[in-house]
Amino acid sequence: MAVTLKDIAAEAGVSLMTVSNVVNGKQARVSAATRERILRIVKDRGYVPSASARSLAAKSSRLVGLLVPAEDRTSLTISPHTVEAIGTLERELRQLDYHLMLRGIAHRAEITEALRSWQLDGAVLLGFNDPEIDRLTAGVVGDVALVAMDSYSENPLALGVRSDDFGGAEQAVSHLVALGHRRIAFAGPAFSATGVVRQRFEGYRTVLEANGIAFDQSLVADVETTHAGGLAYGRRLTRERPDVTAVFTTADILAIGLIEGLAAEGRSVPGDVSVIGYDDSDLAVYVTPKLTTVAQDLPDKAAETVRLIMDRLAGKARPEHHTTLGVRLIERGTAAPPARQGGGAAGTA
Amino acid sequence: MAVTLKDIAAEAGVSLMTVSNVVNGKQARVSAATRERILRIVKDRGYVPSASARSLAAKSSRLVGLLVPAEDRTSLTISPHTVEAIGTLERELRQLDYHLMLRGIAHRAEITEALRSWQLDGAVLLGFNDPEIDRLTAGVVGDVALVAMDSYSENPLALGVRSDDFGGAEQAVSHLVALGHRRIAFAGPAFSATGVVRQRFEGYRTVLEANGIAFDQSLVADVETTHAGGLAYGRRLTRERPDVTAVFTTADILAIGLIEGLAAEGRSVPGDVSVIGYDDSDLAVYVTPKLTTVAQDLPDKAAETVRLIMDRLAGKARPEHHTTLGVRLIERGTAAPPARQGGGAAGTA
DNA sequence: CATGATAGGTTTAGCGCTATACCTAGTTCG
DNA sequence: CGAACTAGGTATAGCGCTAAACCTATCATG
Repeated sequence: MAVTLKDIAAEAGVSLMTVSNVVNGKQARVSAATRERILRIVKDRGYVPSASARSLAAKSSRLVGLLVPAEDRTSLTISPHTVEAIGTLERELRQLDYHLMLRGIAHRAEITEALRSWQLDGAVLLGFNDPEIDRLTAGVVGDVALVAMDSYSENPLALGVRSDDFGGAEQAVSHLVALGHRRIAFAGPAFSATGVVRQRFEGYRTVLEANGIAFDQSLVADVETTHAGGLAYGRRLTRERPDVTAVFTTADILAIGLIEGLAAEGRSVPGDVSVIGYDDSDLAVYVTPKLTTVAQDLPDKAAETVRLIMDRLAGKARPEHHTTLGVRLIERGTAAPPARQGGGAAGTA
Repeated sequence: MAVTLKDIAAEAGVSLMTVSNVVNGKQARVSAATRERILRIVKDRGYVPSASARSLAAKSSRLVGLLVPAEDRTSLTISPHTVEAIGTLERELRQLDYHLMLRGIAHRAEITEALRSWQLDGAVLLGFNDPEIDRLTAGVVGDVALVAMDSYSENPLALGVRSDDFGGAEQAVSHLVALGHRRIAFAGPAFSATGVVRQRFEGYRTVLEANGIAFDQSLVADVETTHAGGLAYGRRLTRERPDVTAVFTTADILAIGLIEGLAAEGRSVPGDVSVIGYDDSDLAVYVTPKLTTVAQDLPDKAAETVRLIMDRLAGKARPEHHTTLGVRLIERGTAAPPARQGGGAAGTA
């Protein structure tokens, strides 16, 4: 068996608790000399505390769950661009000597089971939509720090970190309007009363109305967040609404599919139609022309998530249980003034 | 506090151990009636066993580490296409009631620390190169099941799952040769004596020689596995070796950059140059023309990884400590016969 | 001088679970 | 008819750690 606290205590000629205190850096009553001696032995013998024993004896497991949606028979659904967030999450936690447990959640019961079984100190909900979050967190009790990423749930049990989806849409659509576009479509997956896509839609609508452009429901398309979805939409749009000169989409991959669909119908981007994506994924710079898109700072989001968890664990109450992070439009090559008319207003001078 | 074994035992009027045996499904001496009764109560009270108490008392933690390279200050380096493997890994483990702990490894010592601290039953090394694996596993003792993905390390301590990199290269390059190409370049990151890229290189060379094409060292390029790397290489290749009619690359992203680099120099794919990628990432179908590439079955690889771990934990010795999975060429749009001649006549010398 | 206050520890009592040894009444068998 | 098995349990002793209460010299203070 591995070396334990007891071994160290015996070798140092002190009690167990003294070693425990030293190892855990408690500024308790231990003389500098004793501390030094113990630390030496700990290092020499390669002592590593047992996390399970710690979790059992103390309250804290120093473990945070990363809970993502999963089906029973299929694997986790992690969107590629959240990988960056996961990496940052892990690093931030590791630096605080916390650790990440990756767990797919297929059924409601699994979430409480995971929390209880491993005595998780905290959990991050990644990729669930709002109704799910409310349903899942309903049974959660105790003092676990729950943070939902990209949630607009108002369940006070779950803290939230999100980026400014409304503002992102505002920036994108304002840019299109400033370029002179008037017939601007919105393409994204069906949205519920709340949630990320809804926010972006509201941002879109708000900008239109602020600029005196009548909102046209027929310009709002329910498009799946996939390349294929965008492609099909591109063809459909060309046939059904050739008057549209710009499309604001809720995902880069959708935008890229859309561009291909438009191209298949003989329409070029941004010559005939301007397209703006969302997420600034790696993809955005691989296509030609490079995609104009809305970027969020994923590492920052992950760091804020960790901060929220730690504050909650430390008992620091935050006034708001949601944090909203800024977002910015990255102008690249897929948004330009409309072809025919300059649109009256500014344009790009 | 949550309900414990003791609570269940009290309510059922039996001893602790009887409940423990029932909960763990031991076919020990418990009457059917008692078993039923206990199971009822367990369900009613929503009892969830404490994983930490279990790990402490038993040998097994039912925890598997997913160890990935990390820098001190930057986040994990998870290549986007391995996300699919991670998802499958998690699901397979979850179905066996094992769980996944995600852990970045920046220093050698962290690996043993992680294993010891959490008493991991197993660990998957993802994204390390062979020398690293040998170095990292050097200090590992005990009966942990260590599986390295995509490793050609011969360290018997670490089991390995990999795909047939040599064969994948063979298929790709044979395809190019069959199309009539004679001047075929190899583009990939610098490789060590062992490892994935080395295997692909050997496959490339073997096919050339088998077809009477002299191996030309100047056709082997050290190119970083990035879009930018491929792009720069595309320009360089056009200027330095315009006679090359086909390139076999070790990554889709590199291939896509390469295609863009060639385009920038006025050369089209596959008209002027054929390009084959590797990995069949999502990207491959987003570009136009769609990328011809080599695909591996990631879910299968993950499942095999779990199988290796479980066999090792069950004490089942496998004859070989490496498993090699099949791979197949996906013919799409970037490989075609060379423009001028199919013949053996060297173009511009 | 009694009276604290401090520094520098130690002792005790678990956390929730499992392995192992042990017990007891009924059955089988030579 | 007593030994040897069973089936169906129970009792005990930890796993490695921590929280909390407790001890004991030593020093300063009014």
